[in-house]
Amino acid sequence: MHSSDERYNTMVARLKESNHRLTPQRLAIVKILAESDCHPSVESIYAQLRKPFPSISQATVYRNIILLKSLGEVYEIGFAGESSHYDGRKPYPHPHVVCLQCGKIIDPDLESLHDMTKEITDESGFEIVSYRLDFFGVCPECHRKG
Amino acid sequence: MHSSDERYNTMVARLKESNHRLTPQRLAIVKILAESDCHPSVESIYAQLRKPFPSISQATVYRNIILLKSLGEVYEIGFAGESSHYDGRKPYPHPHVVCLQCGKIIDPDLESLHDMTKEITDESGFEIVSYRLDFFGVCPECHRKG
DNA sequence: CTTTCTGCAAAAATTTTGCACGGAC
DNA sequence: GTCCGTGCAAAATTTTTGCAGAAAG
Repeated sequence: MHSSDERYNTMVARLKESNHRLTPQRLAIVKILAESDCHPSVESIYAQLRKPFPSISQATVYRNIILLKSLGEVYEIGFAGESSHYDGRKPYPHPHVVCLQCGKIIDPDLESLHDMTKEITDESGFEIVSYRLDFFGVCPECHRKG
Repeated sequence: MHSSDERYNTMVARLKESNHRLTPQRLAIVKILAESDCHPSVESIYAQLRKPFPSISQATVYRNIILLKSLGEVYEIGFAGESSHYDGRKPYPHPHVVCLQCGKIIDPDLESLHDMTKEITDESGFEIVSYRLDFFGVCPECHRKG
């Protein structure tokens, strides 16, 4: 079973157990969020759904994103100057590496993250509960091309 | 001389050398950005300016933020679900530690950041040009109270 | 004086809300 | 059959733009 299937099933189960109905539109939104590794925006989810659901409205997408976010099943990522993106595959804080040319986003493993959190706690005295870490650059493929 | 004065002077100099006029409204916006250590939003800058400039418009604030950003003198920080905040004191990427209760933001020194960038480069093959790193938690003062 | 900047208001763009109908259960 | 969810349209936000007059240089 692919991890996207697992995520889809988990999200559907969470909707069921919280007594939310499994409408075709809702399931389609869940599917996109479970499968997409590019952290789609509301706009892009809406665009993808217009073919299978010609009469779907953006409001439905917004409402379902808000619902899934409140269930802890999607994670919102706001970038400066553009609408938020949403991660349905890893709905919790994690680092990203974003290619500025092709928009590709990868999720790296970072050994040093734990040490860094400790360093912050020691230096600032804060009790850290969450974080946001994104690197921006040029991926090997784009770098080769130009 | 305080660092906020230095920042103010630097920004004013940059405006001059790029042949932009030093209007009272513009200088007031620069002053707020140079002095504020809480990374204000357009909304909050506008609110602060309504007393000294009762007829100022939000458009003026937006336009000046865009201008200063294009000159590299302010740094935009977008948070999920709210308008962008702007940092005029360190107009380049740097880590933040944000208190979720009182909203305080501090700028920590992070030894391990350089190592982490190297780890990312090694693992992903990306050429990293920028980053975003924020920690969220509870500051010592709020922790004591609550 | 010239040209840029501002304030106002309208326009875009984005997100939320109210309501009646349709469909999940 | 009961409600929840959807679509539509209007409303509320947020940000941008056009234009005429004010003011910096």
